[in-house]
Amino acid sequence: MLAAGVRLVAREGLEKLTLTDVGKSAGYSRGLPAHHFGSRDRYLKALASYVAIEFDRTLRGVDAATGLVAVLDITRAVLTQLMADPTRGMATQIVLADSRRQSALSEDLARLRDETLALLARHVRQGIEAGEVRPDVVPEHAALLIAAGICGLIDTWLAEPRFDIAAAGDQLLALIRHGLASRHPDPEA
Amino acid sequence: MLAAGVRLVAREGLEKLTLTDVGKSAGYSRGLPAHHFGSRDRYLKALASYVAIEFDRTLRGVDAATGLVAVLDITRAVLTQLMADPTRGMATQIVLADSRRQSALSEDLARLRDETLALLARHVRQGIEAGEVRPDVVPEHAALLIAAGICGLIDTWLAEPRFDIAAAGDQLLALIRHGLASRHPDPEA
Amino acid sequence: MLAAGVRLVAREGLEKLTLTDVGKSAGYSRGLPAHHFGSRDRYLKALASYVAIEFDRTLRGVDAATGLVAVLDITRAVLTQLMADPTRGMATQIVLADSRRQSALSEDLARLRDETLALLARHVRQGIEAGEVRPDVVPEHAALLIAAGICGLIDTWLAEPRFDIAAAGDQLLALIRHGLASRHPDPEA
Amino acid sequence: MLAAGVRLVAREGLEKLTLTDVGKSAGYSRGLPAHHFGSRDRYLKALASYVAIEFDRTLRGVDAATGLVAVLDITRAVLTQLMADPTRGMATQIVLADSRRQSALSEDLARLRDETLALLARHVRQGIEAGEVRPDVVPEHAALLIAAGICGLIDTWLAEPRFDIAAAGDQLLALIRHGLASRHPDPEA
DNA sequence: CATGAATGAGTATTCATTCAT
DNA sequence: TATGAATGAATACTCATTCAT
Repeated sequence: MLAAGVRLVAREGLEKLTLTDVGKSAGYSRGLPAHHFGSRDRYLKALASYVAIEFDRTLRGVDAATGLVAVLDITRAVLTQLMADPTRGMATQIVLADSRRQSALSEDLARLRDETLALLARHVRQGIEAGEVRPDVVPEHAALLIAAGICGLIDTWLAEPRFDIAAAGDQLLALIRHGLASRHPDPEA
Repeated sequence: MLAAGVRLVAREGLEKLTLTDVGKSAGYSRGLPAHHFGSRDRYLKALASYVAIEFDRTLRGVDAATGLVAVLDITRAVLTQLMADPTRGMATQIVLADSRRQSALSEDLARLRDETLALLARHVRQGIEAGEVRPDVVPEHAALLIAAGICGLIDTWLAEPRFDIAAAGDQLLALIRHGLASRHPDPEA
Repeated sequence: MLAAGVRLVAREGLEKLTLTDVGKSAGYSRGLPAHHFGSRDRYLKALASYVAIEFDRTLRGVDAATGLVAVLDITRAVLTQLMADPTRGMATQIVLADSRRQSALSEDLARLRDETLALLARHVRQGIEAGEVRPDVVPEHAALLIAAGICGLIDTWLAEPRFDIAAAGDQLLALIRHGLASRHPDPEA
Repeated sequence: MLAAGVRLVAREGLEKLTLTDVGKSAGYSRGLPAHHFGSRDRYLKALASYVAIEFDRTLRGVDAATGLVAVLDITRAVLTQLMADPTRGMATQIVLADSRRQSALSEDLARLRDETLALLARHVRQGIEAGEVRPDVVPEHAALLIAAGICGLIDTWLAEPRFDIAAAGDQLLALIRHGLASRHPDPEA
């Protein structure tokens, strides 16, 4: 029922998520989500945990590198994951975008988002220290803009499945690389 | 009552917008919006027109330049406008972000968004032709990512008014400039 | 505005009559009926008076005869009037049918209906005394059934304007004549 | 809740029927009818089916005879049923009277009414062919007037429960018999 | 006189929630 | 565990009514 919830949130938004729909969409009866989780709020908490775990899985295994390479790896991992497992991609989108305004999905997700941004910012800072990244870049702002780019791509893809997210993802990676890199050492070229 | 609607949509999202809130927030009675506009749907149509006009005002007067300079000018104009007139900034955010999934705000806004992206893409293409912009940039994707960056900044600022959107805007401009520019001729340096 | 009210009540029923519709249908603004009559209730009172007067005009000029002849004359007059002046016919229908359950159109109409039934019953009674009408006829019941027949014809005609109410009216007259007459003296044959 | 609906429609008319009243009147909560039937419209559909079935039961078991005897039997059955089971009597009234203008109660009832009138007309026609009924009677009009008479009695009885509907029913039967019968063979004398 | 803006009451509808099976 | 019946709160909508122009 949690995967069904992710699907419905990604498609219709959090506000339109009804327990009835969750039950039906998961192949059960109207009232099961309420019965099983006790209340809508507790269902949303469970959904948030589920989403957080899915999102976390996406970030695991990327952590090897540091600096600009890590930033690009993380971005690539998120986008690759999205194409391989749409549900997990939707989870990413929920963490990065929906968690901003809607506290309904609990503060856990907001915290997760903040941690992710902090992770990206840390790598950017390391890139600056290593001389890969322009020294006038503000790591926190760069992280925010990277996340925003990812969200924009996912949003577009969710609204229009024929959107070529692979090509657009390459553009995002190039934009980050050229946008952040200091002139002389190009980290991936 | 339309300005009140923009405020509420920007703060709580479109789904949570109730006619009751609109009436109260505009200083009127609970039922006036329904009475005046006939139905929620027609109110949303009116709101879309209002938002579209506000957004359009923001873009007017920027059109002088072309190429990468125009892209940067538009971005700067949107962000400047946001700080000067928050309501118009919220309108921008509604056009660029909310219009994606929620058809409730009519297709007018979706079209306006598409037109805006097309305008940005056109300027990027001119930048490529002028040699200012890397030739491997895909104009449509670049436009999308620029819009996503703007949305991300506005979203963050709406959620956290103390966010230094001026500084972050400068970072966005720098990211666009370095990210798109071909190596040798730097258009604004 | 009263004639418009009669039209609307005849077409849609009393419950669906809104002051807005009355105003528009009479070629004025939404709020004029309320402004002019003060309240819906007072408008309905006025409408009832208007209807009563229209109905009364229909019965005037028939009163010459007595007995079965008078019963047939009244019935004929009502039906003839209906075809000549639909609005007045609708008024008749309102008096004879709508006034039963809906006290909203005031007790005036109920009284008018009762008086009309009493008039018919009186003529039936005179017919009995004159030997024209079967002695086992109950005058009040006969009056009721005659009114019911008239209502049925008007109702059908309002729902289906192509209905041949003239022919059906002749059938009603024949049914009354044969149904009430004592065997030997046939009053109109 | 359907029986409650019949009761309320018979008492107050279809327009005044609110789902709130239905719920309360059936001993349930305000919102149950809407919840159970989905919408007012679907409730009315269900009510129409229920009414149609009840009405149909009334007509079943009368069909043995033909001609004038059948016409009188049907009329008597309807009136007897009314006294024995008021709810079913109300259903009859809804079919014969309310179905005329208000399409809300679906076309099913209008069709049922038409079929009933056609049944009566058929028996009248057989009566003409058998020589029991005056040859100048128009069967369809006769059927309409009989139905109108029945409606008139029920309406009066609903508005005034002390009304002696048994005696009035006898008068209706006598009126039909004398009104339709050809002179010489009196079918029930 | 006539119009339109504004209010508030009543109704249908949706949906979370509780409860019995 | 799972289902469906039932309740009650929140919201959109209709409409009579009041008031200012």
